[in-house]
Amino acid sequence: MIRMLADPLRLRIIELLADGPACVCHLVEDTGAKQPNISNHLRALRGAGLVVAEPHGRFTYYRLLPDAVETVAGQLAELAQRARTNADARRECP
Amino acid sequence: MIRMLADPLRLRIIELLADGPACVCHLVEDTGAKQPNISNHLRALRGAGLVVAEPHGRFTYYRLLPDAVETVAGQLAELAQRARTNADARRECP
DNA sequence: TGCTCTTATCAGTCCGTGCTGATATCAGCG
DNA sequence: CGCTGATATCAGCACGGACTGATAAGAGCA
Repeated sequence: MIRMLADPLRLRIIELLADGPACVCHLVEDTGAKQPNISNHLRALRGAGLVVAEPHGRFTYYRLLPDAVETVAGQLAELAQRARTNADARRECP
Repeated sequence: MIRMLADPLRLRIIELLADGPACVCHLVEDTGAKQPNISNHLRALRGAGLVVAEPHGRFTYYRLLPDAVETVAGQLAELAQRARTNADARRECP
């Protein structure tokens, strides 16, 4: 799930979709990447539940799902919180 | 930066460090990975500013930096927020 | 100082995965 | 229908990066 955000192009797609739903042709134009490449990444993101496809006639609009992103953000925030509370709990070596 | 959290072993290390600073031998034992592998990942995490090394005699304790993790969490949360506010701003295709 | 233990570094291999080119599918429109 | 344009799928290639084995560096202890 977090792995999906690791690839630069995929992160770029997500940032673009954060400005509102967009169709594949927009993403292709804005990123400069080839269309099959974008399509592949969108399939991966769809499979991870980060985006949904909304077909409108010939075009397919993709929408970023805020809940999924927020879930990841929450998990990381919780990790940070745990690290803060356990800052002094050093496990001693034998 | 986010890329550092993509690798499963590195994420595991970070989770372990969230329970408090630990030395390399602990991480080796808990993850079951070989020591050079752990050391390499720790160097990467150190380079990304996610952890710091605290040498204590022969041992080296590693500490997770909560601020770094929280920064990433904040960026993701902001992305989710933007997606929410721009949910209806669909860019029409020509 | 010599020995042991912990950690760091390096060279090499191997595998996952992102990119590309070709092609298929599908919707609208003449 | 046949054509055009948008998107999806697939096979092959290539490259980055994770893992391993050997080895070095450094600190404590006899």
